[in-house]
Amino acid sequence: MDRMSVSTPNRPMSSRREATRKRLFEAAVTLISEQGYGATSVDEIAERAGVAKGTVYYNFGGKSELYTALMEWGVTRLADTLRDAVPSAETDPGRALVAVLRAGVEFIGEHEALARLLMAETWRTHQVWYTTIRHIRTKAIGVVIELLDALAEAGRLRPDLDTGLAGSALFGMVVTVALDWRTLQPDRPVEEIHATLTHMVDGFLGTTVSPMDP
Amino acid sequence: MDRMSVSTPNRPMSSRREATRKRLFEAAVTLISEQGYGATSVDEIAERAGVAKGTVYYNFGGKSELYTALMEWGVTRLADTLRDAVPSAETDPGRALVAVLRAGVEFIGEHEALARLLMAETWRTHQVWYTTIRHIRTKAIGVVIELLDALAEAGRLRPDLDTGLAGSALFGMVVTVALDWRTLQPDRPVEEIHATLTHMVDGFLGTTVSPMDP
Amino acid sequence: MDRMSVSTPNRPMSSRREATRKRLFEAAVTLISEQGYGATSVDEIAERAGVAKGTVYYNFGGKSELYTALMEWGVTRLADTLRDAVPSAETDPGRALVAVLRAGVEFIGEHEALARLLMAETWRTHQVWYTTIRHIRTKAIGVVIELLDALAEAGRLRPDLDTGLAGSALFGMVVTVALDWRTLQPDRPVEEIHATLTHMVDGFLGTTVSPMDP
Amino acid sequence: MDRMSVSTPNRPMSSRREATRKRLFEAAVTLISEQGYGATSVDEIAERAGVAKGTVYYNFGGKSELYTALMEWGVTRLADTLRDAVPSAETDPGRALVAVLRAGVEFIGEHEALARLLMAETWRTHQVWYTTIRHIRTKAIGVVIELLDALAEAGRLRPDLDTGLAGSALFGMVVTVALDWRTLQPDRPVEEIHATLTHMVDGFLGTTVSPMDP
DNA sequence: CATGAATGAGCCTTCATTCAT
DNA sequence: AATGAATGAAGGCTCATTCAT
Repeated sequence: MDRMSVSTPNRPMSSRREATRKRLFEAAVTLISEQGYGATSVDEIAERAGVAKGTVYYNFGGKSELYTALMEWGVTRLADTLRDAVPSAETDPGRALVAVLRAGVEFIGEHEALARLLMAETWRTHQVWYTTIRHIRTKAIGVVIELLDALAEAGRLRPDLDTGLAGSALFGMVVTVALDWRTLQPDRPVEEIHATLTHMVDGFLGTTVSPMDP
Repeated sequence: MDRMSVSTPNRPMSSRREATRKRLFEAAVTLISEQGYGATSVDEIAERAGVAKGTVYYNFGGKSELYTALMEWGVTRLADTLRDAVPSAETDPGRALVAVLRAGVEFIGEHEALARLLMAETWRTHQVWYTTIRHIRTKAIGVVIELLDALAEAGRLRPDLDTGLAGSALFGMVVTVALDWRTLQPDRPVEEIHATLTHMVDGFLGTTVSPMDP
Repeated sequence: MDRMSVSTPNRPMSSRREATRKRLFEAAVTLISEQGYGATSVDEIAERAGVAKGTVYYNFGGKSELYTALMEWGVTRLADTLRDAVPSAETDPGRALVAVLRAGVEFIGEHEALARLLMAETWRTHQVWYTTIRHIRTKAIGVVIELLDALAEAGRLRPDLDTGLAGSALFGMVVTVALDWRTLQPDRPVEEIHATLTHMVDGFLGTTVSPMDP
Repeated sequence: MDRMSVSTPNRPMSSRREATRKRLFEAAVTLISEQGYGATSVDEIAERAGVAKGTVYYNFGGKSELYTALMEWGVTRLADTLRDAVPSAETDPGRALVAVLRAGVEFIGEHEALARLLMAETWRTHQVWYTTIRHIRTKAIGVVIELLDALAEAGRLRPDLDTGLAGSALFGMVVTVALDWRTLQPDRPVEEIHATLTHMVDGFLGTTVSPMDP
């Protein structure tokens, strides 16, 4: 794919090249999240990035490779966000769960285009990126499921709850609410969104762990 | 859109023609839900439907009109499902809500392709079908919000809950869980999916309304 | 390749379509024989044939398929020519050989573009058409080799002669002379070319079989 | 063409540079003979030569200039071969002709890629290298024609033979047989190829001059 | 002397659409 | 009511060439 990696595998990428790639990433996320992959042309992406069309091919090898690289770039950001969501001092899985959900909302607020793009492609099982996207999703939901399992072990959840499905449910809830927020009421403060989600999870957790309580 | 309706408005559609349209609908939902609108060609749709390409244009006028007709066809089905979800004898909004969520899961189980297609297009704000899709979504979420409002009025929800956001959350939860079920564990009985969702909503509703309880 | 063959395999090709294909063939042979495959664009071919570019793809599926079809179209013509070269009354293999060589010269005179095109591609072993071209060549040389074998059996050739190599030699001789004739002295009558070739073969055949002798 | 020769005409080419040029020549002949000029990219040539793409431009100025230089490099080798083919002591034109044909076969055996490349381009009259190639061909055939003229003057050929056409015929015969040998039976010793050609020419020369005879 | 990142013209190909039959 | 041959605009991709380093 990447020519440089073939001919001189271990040379670090030149800073000029790295800057070009970043500009292309930023142009691509926005356009694709708005219009979709198929409706976004390479011409458009290159123009918005301020480079020639050939540069896309020089740097990524093709449109679909750019898209794949984009998603990997995105997953790195998501992983970073989730990793830092739970304070290392936090030992209560309930509080940790609330912190993770909050981090999810904030991630979507900050990387809205990326989130839209991932969600839009999530349900097409026959796309070439299906595996990549499923991987990202699994990783994110996995963090939630682990916390649910910890809660279950602590006897704080109904013992017959399917934590896999529940994780998927919480994930869907957070993403949907967050994107609806960005779409319909982008001016509302993130606190209000987070408070609503916490309310809903509170009941489910059987006990009040809301960070809004004193 | 429909040429015949222009030239001979009151003649009923011939059964031959109606059969052709139905075959095209079925071919289109499947292909588009799998590959996306942009990646599905009129050629493909016509071939799968077993008709010539020109027939698509004769019957619908174009690719995007076929897609629009498809979504309208889908929304009719969704409306029917939701309308029939709550037994007319049911007066408790909690039980009604659970019934609606169950209907949602079952709808997705039965019209998986349609659901995928709608979800995939939901988050692209710059598409020409954005309005149509938003309308469908608003309608479906509206049913949920109404019940949440009824619950709030009955004092069964925290008074400060934003029922609009909560409706969106429940919608996202149901759709995500249901599609994950179809994607990853299609053989599980719908009962298990429904039970999990009910568990999660139970706590939120503050009282047990699960249909599984005696 | 051919869409029609997929959907309705046994329907005869429409005469309109057949006419279009023929025009494309004629445009393509000329242009490719002059400029080469790589230097001839589909645009050029379509324009010379007086059709739209898409028509090439509708009829052949692609540039390389057009080229392959072209060569098969050509080989049919060559086969016809060689089949009719030897009068059915002719029983002497020497006279038959001379008749075949003459037919070869005449074929090249009449289908010069096709001959150039085949010769130019003959020596590139890594092309996708290598097999097709080799097949054509083998077929043509095969006719010569059979006659040489008959002559050998009749004791009219040195017994240690490798008729395979000799066939290749005669083939190369005829093609080279004929194309040089078309290139450098196109106004010379075909008789003079044929006479020269016959002179050269006469000696080799060990006996005079020239058709110019009484 | 050569930048250095413009700026510092009399400085000998550095050995580093000369080595680079040679590697590029060798990469180019092979690739172009296999795939053709149009299907061989500068990238490919540079990669096979183990240099960066820019180096091709630094050394030759462009792709077509590299190709031209390649052919000139080839013609030098062919000229050398033919010049040395006839022992200076040889005065019999028949024996000299056989020696020249043998030299041709050996040249092709040793410079197969170059020979393929020249042959493939020989018949496209509209290429920019047409003149260069015709020149090489004329030079090679000229050697043969001169010997044929000598034989004719000595009364050893039919007086009405067109030695120009006959030279072309012998040239085509040798090249075709030699390349078929390399393509289909590369393991056969060159002697067998040469013997067959000599047999064929013997009859034509009217007298036995085969080098295999004692 | 050599490099490799960037360029953009030109190409092959796809595909929604038209229309004569 | 349906067909399929033809179209041409649009898009992805290749590649010879340039140039700053």
